[in-house]
Amino acid sequence: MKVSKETSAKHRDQLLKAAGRLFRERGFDKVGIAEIAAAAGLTHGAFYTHFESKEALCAEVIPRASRRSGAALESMVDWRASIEAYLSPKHVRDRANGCPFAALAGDVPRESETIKAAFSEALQHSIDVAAARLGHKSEASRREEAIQALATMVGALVLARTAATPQLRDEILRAARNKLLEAPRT
Amino acid sequence: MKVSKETSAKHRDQLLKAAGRLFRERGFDKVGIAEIAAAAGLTHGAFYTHFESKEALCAEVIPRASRRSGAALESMVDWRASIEAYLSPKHVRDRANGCPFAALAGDVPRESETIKAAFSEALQHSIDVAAARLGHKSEASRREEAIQALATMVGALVLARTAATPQLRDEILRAARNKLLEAPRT
DNA sequence: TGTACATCAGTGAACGCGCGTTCACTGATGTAC
DNA sequence: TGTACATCAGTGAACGCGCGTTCACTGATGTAC
Repeated sequence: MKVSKETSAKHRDQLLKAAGRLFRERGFDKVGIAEIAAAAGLTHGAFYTHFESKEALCAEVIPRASRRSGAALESMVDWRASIEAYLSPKHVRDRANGCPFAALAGDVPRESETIKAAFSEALQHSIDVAAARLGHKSEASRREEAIQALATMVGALVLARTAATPQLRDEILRAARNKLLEAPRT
Repeated sequence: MKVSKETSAKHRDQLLKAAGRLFRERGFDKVGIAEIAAAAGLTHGAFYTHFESKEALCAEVIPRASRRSGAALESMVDWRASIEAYLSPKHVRDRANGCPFAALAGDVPRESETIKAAFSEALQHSIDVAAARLGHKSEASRREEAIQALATMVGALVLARTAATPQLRDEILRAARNKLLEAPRT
């Protein structure tokens, strides 16, 4: 049955939120429309009143998840605290609410150009945000350092998630933390 | 019809080879048994005389692809040449024949424990190999440096593959190369 | 070496299943009067 | 403000499709004599 405009808007938001979590946890392909709709308290049919297709949903989920998780890191007091939160066993385990770049980067090249574009834009934005926190040197070298840090963080998190034992997982996280924190920053 | 033992062994090897390429290119889920069999010159039914299931194939593909691509990097004359080959636009494009860690790390945590174990073992082996090339300092610090380099390389390659433009792709690759080559090594 | 037969790698039709998407229908919303 | 009606968010059955897997069958291989 029909539902008020506010309720409908809330449903749309719940679909995006549920998709954001589920896609990060299991990837675009291993999560169905029915499961996303159910997680938002709807049936699969209702999905199509909010999104044209699954692909359209994916393209909307990426910037949203990126903004949210970027904001979480920005809220950290300093650079060191951000690194330590990012490279923590908790973040390794909590893929559903963690960094969308680490969670989805492997899948994105296989998806459509629309999704690739959405992801790239979100990545550009995160690089800018990270660079802004490196308040020193030239613009160009800040950007380069931001990319270097991001690459090491994403690489370490992605590899740590593949580790079959906590020992290997923690060894990877520790190595990356040591690398990123060896030269103190702002 | 039946086929000689050598032919059968060759077919099995062709299945592994085709799966190695296709899985790296598109991931475990987006490649079907029929496609792998066809790439090996067989029909899908023959697949099951060589492997118990798709999962069993995945578990065998990982160490094989890892050994092959590890050997390719080891054959490089020096550390610098390996880094430059790894962080090249060619490697970004050639996912099918490139590093299996960068190609599959994002998928592995979603798969079975068997696959995770196979991947972890291959990763441990590659860390050992990379550490051995760092002929300096203690065993522990060699391992740590190997992990740091691997994390940065995998992270940069994975992110570069998501880039929607060659500009962003090359910027990521360049940043990682600069980081890894700034302190000269063996 | 030659022959008869058991073996078994490979074929292709068929299966059950889950998925993305469509659509006729329902009934609460919200607007026109 | 009250009423009548058009709108449209949500439901659930149904679709077409591709996938992993099974299986009866085929015919070359390779072994026993």
